Amino acid sequence: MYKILKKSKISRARLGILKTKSGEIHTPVFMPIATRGVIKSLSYKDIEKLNPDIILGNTYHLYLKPGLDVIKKFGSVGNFMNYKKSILTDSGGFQVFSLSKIRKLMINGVEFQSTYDGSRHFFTPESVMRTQNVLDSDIQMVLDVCMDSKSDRKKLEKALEITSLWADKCKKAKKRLDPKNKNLLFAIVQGGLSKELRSRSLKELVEIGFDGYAIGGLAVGETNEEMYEVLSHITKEMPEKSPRYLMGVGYPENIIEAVKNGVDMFDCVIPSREARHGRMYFFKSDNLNKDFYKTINITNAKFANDKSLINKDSKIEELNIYSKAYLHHLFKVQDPLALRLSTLNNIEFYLEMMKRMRVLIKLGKF
RNA sequence: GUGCCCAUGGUGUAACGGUUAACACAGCGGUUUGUGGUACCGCUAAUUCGGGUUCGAUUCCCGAUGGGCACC
Repeated sequence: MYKILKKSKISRARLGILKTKSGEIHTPVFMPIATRGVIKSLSYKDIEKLNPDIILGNTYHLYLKPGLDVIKKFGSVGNFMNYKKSILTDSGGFQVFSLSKIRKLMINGVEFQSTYDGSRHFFTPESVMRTQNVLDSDIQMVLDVCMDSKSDRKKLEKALEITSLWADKCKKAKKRLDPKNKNLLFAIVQGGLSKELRSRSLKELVEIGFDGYAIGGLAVGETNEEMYEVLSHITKEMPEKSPRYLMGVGYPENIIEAVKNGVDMFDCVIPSREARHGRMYFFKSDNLNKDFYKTINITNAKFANDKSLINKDSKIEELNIYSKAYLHHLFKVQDPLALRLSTLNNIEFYLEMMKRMRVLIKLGKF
């Protein structure tokens, strides 16, 4: 299901194709985030224009809203949002960690309060797999315990132990729910900034055996150097033939560094969230060399009279027709169109960046 | 016309006879890594004018100007 087409000779980058029931995913890939079943502000027509191979949904959010009863009526979250290609769903482990002030971690699951209404819920490895089975996502994630990377050793070890235990339970649950293995299951390596714990986590997960391996618990407050250190270490130990997914990362330079370390898949809120706050990404040159991109804050006063196009090189019609001054105005009057245009721009940038990486790997130049 | 009330950043409101006049919104800039459209952090910016009382007035008094209400 994962085929490596080419391995770089000048870095550890790989070019590959991951097949799911819904299509082919060309790696290295960036997966735009549609946490709640929508890439915020974009319709399926917008998504078709951007044409990502795969997008991300989230078990925690979709389970709470709209809830599984609604999704069941549609057969899958893909049907619900009218998106035909691949969807990866995160398990909700990270959300329980990041969103809930009150949570109780137990050996068999985690109790937390909903970020929407404070109601109490209990996630277990089995329940999370049942939920993802209802969502019918092409790639599903195990329930993990995400710790602050600066937690003490004892906490990290405990988190790691539970993560491995739950990964095993998730695999067994998925086997019952999806006996034909229609959808893929990825495990999540934890261990904070400790190379030893990362290695231990990976080893335990590989022994269980998964369709892919994700690196979790990074880019949660540590420096780039600390993150790269862990990344460079753990990617060397990850199974060669399985896809590798660095969760939640990152800025363009983070992704480039990770691809050079052999990571194949990425997701991040940066392009879409920052778009909504007016920061927009643009290429400065047609390669991926140092300083290949720049950002602007379209809400800055200097754009109020800027008649230049939002992005003359964009394939999205609105972006090569509307001016920066107009988009600036849309932000100032808080029109939803502002969010849509800037989101389109940034996701197009990220997808184009990944495409350039794939081309360069193919040419032996990355 | 007479009486009463009001006047503080761009806007709407606080405060007090005594350090640097507070807050919200707007404005300007920044932050954002398994989502923050609603969030977070900075910055700019005001006591209507002229007199008086007082060691000291945005505050108390008088007048001017502007606005509001009531009555004739």
